[in-house]
Amino acid sequence: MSRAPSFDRDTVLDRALALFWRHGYAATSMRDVAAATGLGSGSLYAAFGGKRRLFTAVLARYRARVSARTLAPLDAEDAGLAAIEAVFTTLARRDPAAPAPGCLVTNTACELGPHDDLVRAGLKDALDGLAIRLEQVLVRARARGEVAGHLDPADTAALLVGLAQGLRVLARLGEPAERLDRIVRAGLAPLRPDAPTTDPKGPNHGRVDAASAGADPRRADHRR
Amino acid sequence: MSRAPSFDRDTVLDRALALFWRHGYAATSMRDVAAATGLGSGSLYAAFGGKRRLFTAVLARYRARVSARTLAPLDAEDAGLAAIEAVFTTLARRDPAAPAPGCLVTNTACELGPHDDLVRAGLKDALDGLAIRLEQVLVRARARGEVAGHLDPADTAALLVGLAQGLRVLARLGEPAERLDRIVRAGLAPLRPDAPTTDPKGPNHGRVDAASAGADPRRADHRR
DNA sequence: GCCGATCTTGAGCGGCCGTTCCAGATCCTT
DNA sequence: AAGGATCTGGAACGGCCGCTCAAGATCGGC
Repeated sequence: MSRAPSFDRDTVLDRALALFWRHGYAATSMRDVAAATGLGSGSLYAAFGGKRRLFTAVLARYRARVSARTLAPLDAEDAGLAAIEAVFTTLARRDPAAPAPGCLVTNTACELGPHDDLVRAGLKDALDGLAIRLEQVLVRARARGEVAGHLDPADTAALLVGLAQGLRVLARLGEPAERLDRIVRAGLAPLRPDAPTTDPKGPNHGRVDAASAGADPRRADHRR
Repeated sequence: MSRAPSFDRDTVLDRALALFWRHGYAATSMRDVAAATGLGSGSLYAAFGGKRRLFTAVLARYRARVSARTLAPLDAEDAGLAAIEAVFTTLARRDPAAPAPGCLVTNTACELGPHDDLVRAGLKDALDGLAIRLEQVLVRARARGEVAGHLDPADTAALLVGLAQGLRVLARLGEPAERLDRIVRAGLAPLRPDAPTTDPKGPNHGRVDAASAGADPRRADHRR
């Protein structure tokens, strides 16, 4: 019986996602969404039930598609430190296919975090999920000797989640990729078991030149 | 000649700051500001020239007051690692006097970063200023042996700026202070010159036990 | 005590907001 | 072919938006 909808639901969500990603929740109007999707407002409201409901659907799609792809390396069966490095390198480089720099989860956390309990729960869930996946990878990587044994995987995972959010904020500001890359390198360096070498050239297992490690710092060079 | 304004400009800015901090730029209306300050819209526009101009003034005041107070420990003449720890501990604890969790700079970066060149320049300036101050403190702390000598101060400062932004995002989500404290501890631990010891007991100047630094990782304990 | 400059108040402008509603189009069932 | 359920497009609703403006209030200078 009756008429079938003429639009593809996921396509509509993707178009709406691009708008919310670019402009945020408050600055995106339902008219903008209607114009971008070609839908009349009647269809839009019938299908998604209003702006807030539409936004939660968009957020879920973002997590299921965009975030999932970025974080995919963590799900490989043998994922280790290299997977973490891959994820953070992706976080640092701007995706030219993305409709805007930054991350919808991060943006939404800042815009709606204190105001929308349901949305906040979804965001926390996303972050907790990332933390758990990172922790699992860290446990495995540590067992393999890729990651320093003195690090607590849960604490380190929490730290990396925080760093990821920070990178997204800086990306949103348009910071150049090289700067973000430097941050990623500096942030991941302490994970390596041979971390405190004075010269990061060869991965020569953890042996440290005690003389150069302790002191000799007099250069206050202000490079760049 | 003529009548003097009957309101205190900084008081108005503080009231407006509370609103923008809580709700963001787009979700705060000039009527909200007028109601919160008791000013008529005419006075508001005469004094500040419109919503965007008011917001830039609010942002400047935030930097001059709120940020400045938080980051004050970095400006002490002998500021070292302890100052950095103090700042990040403040960043992790929610200020009960603040009108909302999180940070106006971070929120604004996410909301307006890609859309407002002038605002973005101010935000970048704030972040660059923080990076420079951190770098100076790191140089000094490293010279004193408080900070590991193998760390590049500029890279480490950039990392800490990123971490600070991440902490602000998580704070905006209402993450409990203990969780943020854990992140701060995990993030600052690698700065210490005796960082990669397997047992962080005594601060014994940078000398590293080469045997325990390299390997021995087999525990995959899953505490917490 | 009056003038003129500035400030204050609040009504009002055009416009966009989220949302609703309904007449017409479309499709399945019989 | 007819009926009925659903979808579609867009007009329309009440309300809030940023902002302006005119009329009255308040001041210093004379």
